[in-house]
Amino acid sequence: MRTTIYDVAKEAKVSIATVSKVINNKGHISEKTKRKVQEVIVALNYQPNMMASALMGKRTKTIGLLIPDIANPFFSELARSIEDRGHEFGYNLVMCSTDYIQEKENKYITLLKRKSVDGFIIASGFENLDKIEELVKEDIPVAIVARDSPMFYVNTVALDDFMGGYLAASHLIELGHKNIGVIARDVWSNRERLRGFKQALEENKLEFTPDFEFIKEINHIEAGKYMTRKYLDAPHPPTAIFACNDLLAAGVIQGGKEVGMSVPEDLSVIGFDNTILATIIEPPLTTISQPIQNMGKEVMDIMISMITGEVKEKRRLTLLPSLVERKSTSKLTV
Amino acid sequence: MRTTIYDVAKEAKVSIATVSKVINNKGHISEKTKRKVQEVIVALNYQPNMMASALMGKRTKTIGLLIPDIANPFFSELARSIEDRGHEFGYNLVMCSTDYIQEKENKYITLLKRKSVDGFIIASGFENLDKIEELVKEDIPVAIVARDSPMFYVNTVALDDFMGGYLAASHLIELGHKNIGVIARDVWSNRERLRGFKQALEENKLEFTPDFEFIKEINHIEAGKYMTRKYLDAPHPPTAIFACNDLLAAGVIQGGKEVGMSVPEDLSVIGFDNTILATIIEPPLTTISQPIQNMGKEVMDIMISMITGEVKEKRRLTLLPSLVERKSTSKLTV
DNA sequence: TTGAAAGCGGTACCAA
DNA sequence: TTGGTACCGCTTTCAA
Repeated sequence: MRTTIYDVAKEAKVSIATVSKVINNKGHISEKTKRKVQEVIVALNYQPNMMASALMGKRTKTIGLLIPDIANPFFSELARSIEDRGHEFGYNLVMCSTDYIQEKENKYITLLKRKSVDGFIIASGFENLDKIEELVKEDIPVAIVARDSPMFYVNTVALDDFMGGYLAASHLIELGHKNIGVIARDVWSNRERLRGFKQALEENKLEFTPDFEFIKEINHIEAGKYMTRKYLDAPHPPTAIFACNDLLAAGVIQGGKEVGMSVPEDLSVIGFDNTILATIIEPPLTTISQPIQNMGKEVMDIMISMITGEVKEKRRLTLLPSLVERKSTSKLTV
Repeated sequence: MRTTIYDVAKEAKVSIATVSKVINNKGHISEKTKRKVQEVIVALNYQPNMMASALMGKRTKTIGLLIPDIANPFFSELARSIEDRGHEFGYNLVMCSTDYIQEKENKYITLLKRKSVDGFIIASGFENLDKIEELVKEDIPVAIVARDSPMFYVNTVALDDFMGGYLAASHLIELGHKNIGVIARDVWSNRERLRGFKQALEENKLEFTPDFEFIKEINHIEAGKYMTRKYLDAPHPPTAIFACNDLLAAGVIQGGKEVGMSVPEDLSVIGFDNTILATIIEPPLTTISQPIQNMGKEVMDIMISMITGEVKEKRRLTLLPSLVERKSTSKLTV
């Protein structure tokens, strides 16, 4: 059996109340007993059971992290930065990949509530705001990251996706492209990116002509390939493609290669996220960079301050994307 | 306040003991009361508190996953497959990135023990076997994945790393390479790969000549670049490089490009893992494939059977690697 | 078939 | 400064 507070109390010849006070540094305990108890704790290698204290209303120091897919580099990098910041303050993360499936999202939330997590960090891809609102109402700390939630009463660390899309389009337009394809999954942030994208077109008196539709596939690389082929087969194929994440962009480049087009000579490609993939892809990917490290840190900080009750008002922090020019885009040559 | 078992009992006009029995489907309860209780549970949306039942010795349905770095695609893909299998059986994963740092490993283990996780799945990179042995002695389920542990009494799902290294070398030798560099971090699995590698050389009467040393950097891409430059600057530069993971291989290819060498014409490169990176890198990476999905599934299955007590004897499952030929290696032309 | 009550391992209030 | 004890929400034994 594991050592309990009773063992410590008995060994130190004090009451469990005293031991508890020593552990939590509460109340007034004489230096002498304090030292004695601490010695026994070390000697017995006593580790307080967190389940028990959680039952009494203390924090579990565990946070639920809901993301679409930990195998997607953007999310694994984000998860890592969140984890690191949490670790500094003694928090652990329960990781849940939802695959954009509502049923999974709900299941995980219910389950983690039963496990008394201290709060939820929810990454983009979550379309199911009802469930989140429910958490807020129940006064369970929730923070959203990498997805904006305007008109919604939740702490949020987001990227200015609109600006991201605008940046991407502007870059391409500047290079002379007029017919630009877009590939994206139908989630909130991408709708924003698309809005920004169209805004830039409009400002340049360009029209959004491609035969666009949101992808549904889970496998982004394949989806990128597929859409690329579709675009390239069309009567007026685009000369550039804006892929709403780096994985998709990788698919575009591969798809282009398969039909003998080289990037960027025949087709310019711009991605989104600036994950490790962007540096590995050939040609190195021009992409819109999200400040992943920062987003992770900020959202964890918000989470912690919600848990400790330091901050009561809700807030929305919007970080700005930036263009990272590499080699996958070039001037349109006709 | 959350609904508790007392609320349900009161509402259903029965005792909490009865409610508990209904929930857990234990004891003998009349159909009538059972139905009544179930109705109330639904009506009140009652969710049993797992902390409380964990205190009484029930499982927490939570497993600690210790990996070097979730941002490394190999580990994030592995984590994902473990998570998926766990999810099928209602388990959650607490994710801990250790960065190969012992201090972190120990800290996480202690912390997760306090949180009463049902078991630990530990991925390669863990050199600290003492701590694991401790867990085994305390009868806490532990399983090791992606790292062998011969002579060690732990359930393991491993890859035959020796064979992996052998396969890599054999492939290169077959292509005519005689002077082959190796890049690896000093962890158990890599030592095995190196052993297999040397074995193949020996069988072909070749000597291991390069000025090899283990890398220490955390950033694998940079490490790959650095070692590549070092190899290429040597008096007798190798004509091929075996990188012990795909990330490293990406660095090798980049490093080669930087000094104007093209892959595979001037330098053949073979990786290890076969992560998503291998398909994205240009040229597509020839690599030794680990059956990641399978490893994840198998290790979770072992974990679950340990938890449920179905399997008492320890076992070691070794999966076999295979060569995936893509475009980063070619015949030596001199 | 049902329920009273004794824990599980802590926390916190109140008395001593 | 210390300790007794009620309680957190659930499981389980034993009697009724």
